[in-house]
Amino acid sequence: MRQAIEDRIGTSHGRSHAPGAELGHALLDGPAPGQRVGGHAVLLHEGDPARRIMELVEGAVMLTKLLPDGRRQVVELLGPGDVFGLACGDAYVCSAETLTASVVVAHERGALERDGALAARLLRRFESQLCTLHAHALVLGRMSALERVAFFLLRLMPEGRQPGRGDAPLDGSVHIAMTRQEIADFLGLTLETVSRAFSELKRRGLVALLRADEVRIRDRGSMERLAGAA
Amino acid sequence: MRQAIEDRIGTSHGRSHAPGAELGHALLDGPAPGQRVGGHAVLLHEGDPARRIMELVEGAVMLTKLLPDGRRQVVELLGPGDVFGLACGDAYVCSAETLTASVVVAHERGALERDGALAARLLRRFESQLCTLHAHALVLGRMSALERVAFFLLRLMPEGRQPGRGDAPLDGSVHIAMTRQEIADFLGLTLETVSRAFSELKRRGLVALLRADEVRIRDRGSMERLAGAA
DNA sequence: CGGCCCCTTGATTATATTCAACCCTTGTGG
DNA sequence: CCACAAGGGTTGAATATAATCAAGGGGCCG
Repeated sequence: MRQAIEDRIGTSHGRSHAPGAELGHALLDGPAPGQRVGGHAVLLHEGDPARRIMELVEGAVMLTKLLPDGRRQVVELLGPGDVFGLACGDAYVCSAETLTASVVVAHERGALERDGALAARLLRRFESQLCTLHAHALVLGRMSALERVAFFLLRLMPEGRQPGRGDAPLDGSVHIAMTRQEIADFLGLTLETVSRAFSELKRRGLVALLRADEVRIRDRGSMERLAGAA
Repeated sequence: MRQAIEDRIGTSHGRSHAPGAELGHALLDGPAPGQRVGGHAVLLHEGDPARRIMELVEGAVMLTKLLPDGRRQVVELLGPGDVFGLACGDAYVCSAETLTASVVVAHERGALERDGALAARLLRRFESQLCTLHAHALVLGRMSALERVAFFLLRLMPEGRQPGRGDAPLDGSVHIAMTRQEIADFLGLTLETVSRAFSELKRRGLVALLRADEVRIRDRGSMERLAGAA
């Protein structure tokens, strides 16, 4: 299963790396300021020795953790500016996988001591990511399935969303770059429950499902009430 | 409800603050390097303007978030060295309440720019707290009630626990400074379910319940298997 | 056109919640 | 010193919610 994902790395964006090489190694070798990678590429493996810390410049990445029996949790969804590749001790605590084509920069961990500007930037970003995780703990611990999915959709399309951006196709719809299974792993549900929640939100007229991966929020107020906007 | 908690502040440790004053104000005024506070004292309120950032020197603190309808989630349990009082924008994202008598230092947020050593310390600590939150997301999203409680108990009594410390009464037992409701709010369960899980762990011989708030782990291996030790 | 992957929906079952009663400990006041 | 009240904890029975098991329906690519 681990191999199956890695197989996709070299091919998913058209350029081939050394066969069998992990993307982590490719990044390790390149001194490039920003490494471009395709979608569905595994960047890090939970448990691997943690030599570097990563900044996402562009794109979307998910961080995942596994239980020994295979249950998976997507612990964080990252966007531009977010940081990953954290370690407690000397191993990565999460796997990292791109959702869409992305640009990533990697820093040697030692650079944190020397580069004050980098450290300051990471500090600010860590604070922001901690806040997001706090909110997510509330979602996972205390919200119903419908509430979780509403929360997820609002998160994809923040309030002050300017129309006409590249990822927003004209109207107010969003492309969801995750499968139902990935959404379920993010929200602590099963894929069937996520699917039912989408249908229920549609039935209630809160969202429109243009396609399975194209959603439009019809009634933001009700969605926010569901998601418990504080 | 908010008042009910604050009522306890002035009295819980014998010394009285100014009547009606919040502990946050007491901390604000004192230039003391370490402010001593009693147990069950509210240090911060979610939503209040975030002027300072706090370090826990000694004791135990829990961070909580509320939904509009009153559902509560304990998002983090803090020990010595941990940092709290985070903000996204200009408001605290969590309330903070002591579980036991504690010592806290508060820093003006501006100090982060000036004090490089402080920033470096917080950066390291943020990384550690992010890792803990990642692990907790896995617990909240993917573990059964029994597994969650096992995880909680292991967390209270880490592996390399040296005997004879102040908080370990001779044998390998731990005092739990939280009610069943607080544990439930931490694990995303109800207090009844937590109680049943304790009973089940006892029935299986994995733990001994000396008292409701005094637990001893009898079979660490089985507990770790339950909690999915990676 | 066919196969594959993902998504949706239905029926059944498992798990945790809710509602309710009772118990134990602790602290207080007669 | 005992009785009692209050707060937390435990346990049982009924219920709700999401998981599981199972079948069928697109859309997309070869």
